[in-house]
Amino acid sequence: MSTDTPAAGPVSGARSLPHPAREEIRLAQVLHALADPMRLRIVCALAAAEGELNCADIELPVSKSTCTHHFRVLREHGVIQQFYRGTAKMNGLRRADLEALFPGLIDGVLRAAGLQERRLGEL
Amino acid sequence: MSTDTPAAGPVSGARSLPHPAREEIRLAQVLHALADPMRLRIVCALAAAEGELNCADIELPVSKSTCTHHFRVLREHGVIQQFYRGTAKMNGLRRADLEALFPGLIDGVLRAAGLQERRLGEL
DNA sequence: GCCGTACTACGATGCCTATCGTATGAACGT
DNA sequence: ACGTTCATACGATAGGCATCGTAGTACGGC
Repeated sequence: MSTDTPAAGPVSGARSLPHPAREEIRLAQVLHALADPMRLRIVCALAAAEGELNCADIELPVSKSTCTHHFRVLREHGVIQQFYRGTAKMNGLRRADLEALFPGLIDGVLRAAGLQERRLGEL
Repeated sequence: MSTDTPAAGPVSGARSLPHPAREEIRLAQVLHALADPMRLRIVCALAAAEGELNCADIELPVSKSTCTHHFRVLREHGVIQQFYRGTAKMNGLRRADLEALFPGLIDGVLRAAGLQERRLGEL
């Protein structure tokens, strides 16, 4: 069901996006990737979507270039996977990989983010 | 039994160290504080010690000034508490506060750090 | 009162990063 | 084939940060 072939298959044919392999992912880098309100928002949105999201589906109060930058940071640090589908770039959390490496971590962060958002009204 | 009075009582009398109140602690800042190998090591050591540790009790491959810097970042972001005892400065994890704000987060990070350390031989 | 110890403060440096605007490339629909 | 839409790349900028060395300050012991 085409769940994910992140590092292997160039889905659309031309543009390829480098992803770190599972063993390459480092805790400090994941935490660093998550330690930005904008990126935390992206990750929460992806988690809530439970699937793939278009880049433009996530509204952020920053410019497009900055948005691209944040998505790239998340991808290069192993938090999300990206692939092209036509002109759109789809994004998805790398839940399986993260769960295998750091069980419970992502859920903890997501829950913490939800709690704080409910507590403060914003992230 | 003098467990902790972090924000209130200057224990030793003269030097006071500013700590954020529990409500001031922000998830992104905590993650940022943890997103550094050196600081991650500090936090792991404090968690293992289950109590207070002298600054010098944690061996780090950096200079003393840098060490001070990392401890300050951890304190100002609400991850640890510090107070003076004589000439020594004691450090402790703010487990209760962090657990109240982000239940399970710290344990998840600590476990992830342990797993990665076991996997790679280092942090 | 003096000295040693422990940590801090300050200044410097070089790197990383979050942000932007503009120009470019890739795919889709007509 | 052409234009539109989506995202990228590149260059620039400003701020933050990890690191260091040196000088200074607070506390405890002699």
